[in-house]
Amino acid sequence: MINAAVKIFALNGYDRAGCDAIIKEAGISKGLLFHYFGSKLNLYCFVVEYCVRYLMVELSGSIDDREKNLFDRIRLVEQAKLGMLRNYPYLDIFITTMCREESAEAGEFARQWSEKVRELYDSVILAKADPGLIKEGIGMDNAAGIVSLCMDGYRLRCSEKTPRETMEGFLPYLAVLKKAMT
Amino acid sequence: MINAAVKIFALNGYDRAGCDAIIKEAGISKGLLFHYFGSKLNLYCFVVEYCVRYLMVELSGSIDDREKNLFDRIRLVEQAKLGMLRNYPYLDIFITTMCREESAEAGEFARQWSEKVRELYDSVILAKADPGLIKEGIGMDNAAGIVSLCMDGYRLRCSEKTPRETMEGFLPYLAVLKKAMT
Amino acid sequence: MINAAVKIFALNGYDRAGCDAIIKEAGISKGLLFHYFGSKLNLYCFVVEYCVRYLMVELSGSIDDREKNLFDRIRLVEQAKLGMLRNYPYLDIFITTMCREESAEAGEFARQWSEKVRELYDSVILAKADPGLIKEGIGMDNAAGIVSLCMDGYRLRCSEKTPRETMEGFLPYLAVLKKAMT
Amino acid sequence: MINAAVKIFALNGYDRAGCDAIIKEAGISKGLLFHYFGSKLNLYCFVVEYCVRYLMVELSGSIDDREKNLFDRIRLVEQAKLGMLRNYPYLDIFITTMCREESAEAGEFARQWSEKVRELYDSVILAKADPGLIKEGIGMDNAAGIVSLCMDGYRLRCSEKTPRETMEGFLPYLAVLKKAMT
DNA sequence: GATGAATGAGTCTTCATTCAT
DNA sequence: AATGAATGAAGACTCATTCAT
Repeated sequence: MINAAVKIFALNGYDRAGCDAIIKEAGISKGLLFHYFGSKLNLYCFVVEYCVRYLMVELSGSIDDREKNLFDRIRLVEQAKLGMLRNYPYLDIFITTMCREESAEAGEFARQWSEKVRELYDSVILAKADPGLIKEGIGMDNAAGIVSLCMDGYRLRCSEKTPRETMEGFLPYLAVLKKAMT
Repeated sequence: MINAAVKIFALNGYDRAGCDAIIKEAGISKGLLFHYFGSKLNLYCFVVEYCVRYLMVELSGSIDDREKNLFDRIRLVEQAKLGMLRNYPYLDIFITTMCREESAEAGEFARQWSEKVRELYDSVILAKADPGLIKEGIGMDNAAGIVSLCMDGYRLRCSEKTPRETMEGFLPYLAVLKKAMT
Repeated sequence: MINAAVKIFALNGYDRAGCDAIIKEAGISKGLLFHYFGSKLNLYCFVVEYCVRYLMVELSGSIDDREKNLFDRIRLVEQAKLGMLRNYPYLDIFITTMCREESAEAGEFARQWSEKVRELYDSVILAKADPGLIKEGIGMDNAAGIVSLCMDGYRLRCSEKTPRETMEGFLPYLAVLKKAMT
Repeated sequence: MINAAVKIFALNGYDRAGCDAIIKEAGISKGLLFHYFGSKLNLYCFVVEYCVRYLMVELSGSIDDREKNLFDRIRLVEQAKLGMLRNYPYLDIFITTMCREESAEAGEFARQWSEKVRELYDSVILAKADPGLIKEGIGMDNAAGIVSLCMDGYRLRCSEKTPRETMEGFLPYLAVLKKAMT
């Protein structure tokens, strides 16, 4: 049921995702969905929270603290996320879609949790990276910010690719950024 | 009428934009909209073409060819786009929204014209920039690609800001990228 | 303008015939149509009257009174109607369509003039036919009624044929009826 | 719900029949109609199939095979159809209307099933009638064809009469045809 | 006379949500 | 807990008709 919602929301966004599609994917009845969640928005909020918390659990502690270079830490995080695909094939796509959510109804809620995702990345990536490795005059915040912007921008162009393809397509850019800023 | 459509489509995307909102914004009747454009999709396609062509006319020739630095050319283009805001306050937002359009109905058309927008930027920015100014081992294509990704990513976070604010917020990042890659 | 209306009404019936189709066929503007006729219904009524009167003029006096056999007089009338096709290719179809008109708006008017068409046929066919040629126990009214029913029924199945084809397809039935009743 | 659709379609034909009229007649909500049938066309197709199959069941086996005279078999069939009126008052009218259906959307489907209705009549009436009872030089096909045409033509003039009135009004013509051809 | 821009009530259709069973 | 029939507001679109020019 949750997996079905994750998949449908991930592929369509809140507005375009139909409750009918979700129950069909889950193989349950319409009544049951609303029995548990009350409304489409409630379901969405639950799924958002569920996925973000799962991402937190997965990423926290799974990145080797000995890697101090910002760009390499980013790479490790991306690789760690690939590991989640086995259990939740649409979780990463869902989170990406959620961070772009512009629906009038669900947008505000999505934005709050997108912020938590960002904070998560900050704590996992930036907090353990060594600013001294970044070139003078740039600053780690700027460096990290630029990588983050690039990744968001890159994902926009990859809505039809798999997470793995997306990640592998981005690595060259990451390498260039590393070269330019380290 | 066109301005109204540009605004509503810019703020909502194709699917979420209601014909009712457009006619209310334009102060016309429902019948008139369909008298001229036949369908919502037709209207959208017309507006897409109209806006992209306008952008082409405005940008072509307005950028000083003597500026050879990639990053400064990008800044000039962004500043030139601010000039369009007086006549068409939502044109730039519309084009950004269009380039992300994922609607089943209008997505394909939007993608074709997004490609033209990209080609326009290439011809205005890259073609006149001097690759020799870019640091060794990076390459102008990579540099331009990264700036483009950053801008796309940055705009995602600025859906509620004005174009001017968005542009001014991005300038620091552009300066950092310039420092890192020039 | 009238020809255009005759054609469009003939091929579609009142409800399905669009004013747009008529003005397009006539090559005139929408305003002009309503300037002259005030409403679609008015136009239809005018055309009905015009066509029925034309049919009256064409048929009255054109049928050789010396032919006394009911079935042969019917044949002569059908052949005479083919003559109108040169000037008004859709007049006969229009009259057929009109006699079946079931529109809520125009049906009542159409029925009144359909009655006149029926009276016209009676006066042209029955009044000059010799009842003595009809077999005993049948009666000319019944014979004529049956032929008329057959023709109406036959036309129903010929909505896609030309008037000439329709007429020629019906002749065998007419011959059988003649043999059975004469 | 089906009865309501049969009635509205029967009295108006596909194009003129409004979904609103059907739901009002059935006393249900608009949503329910589309929950079950998806579209107006789907509903129409379902009703067509339903009615034609019902007619098949009712007529097959209900006509006494010992009656060999073509015209009397036709009479028996018409009387058998009157029996359906108690359960489905508009079924016969619906089938008649369907056989004349000219709508662009539904016409093709209606035509296919009209053909089945025709085949049904052939199998129930013609197949069991004795050609030897028809006068020489006429042939049973012609005789049956003429009766069929007459009935179609007669129904055209009876759009406002009840099926019973229509049937009773036609019996005199049937008697005349029998006298002329037997 | 002639135009065509403008209207708005009406049509089919979708979809989140409710509720009796 | 589970179902799916039922709802109605909202969406895109049509079309006869009007009116300023």
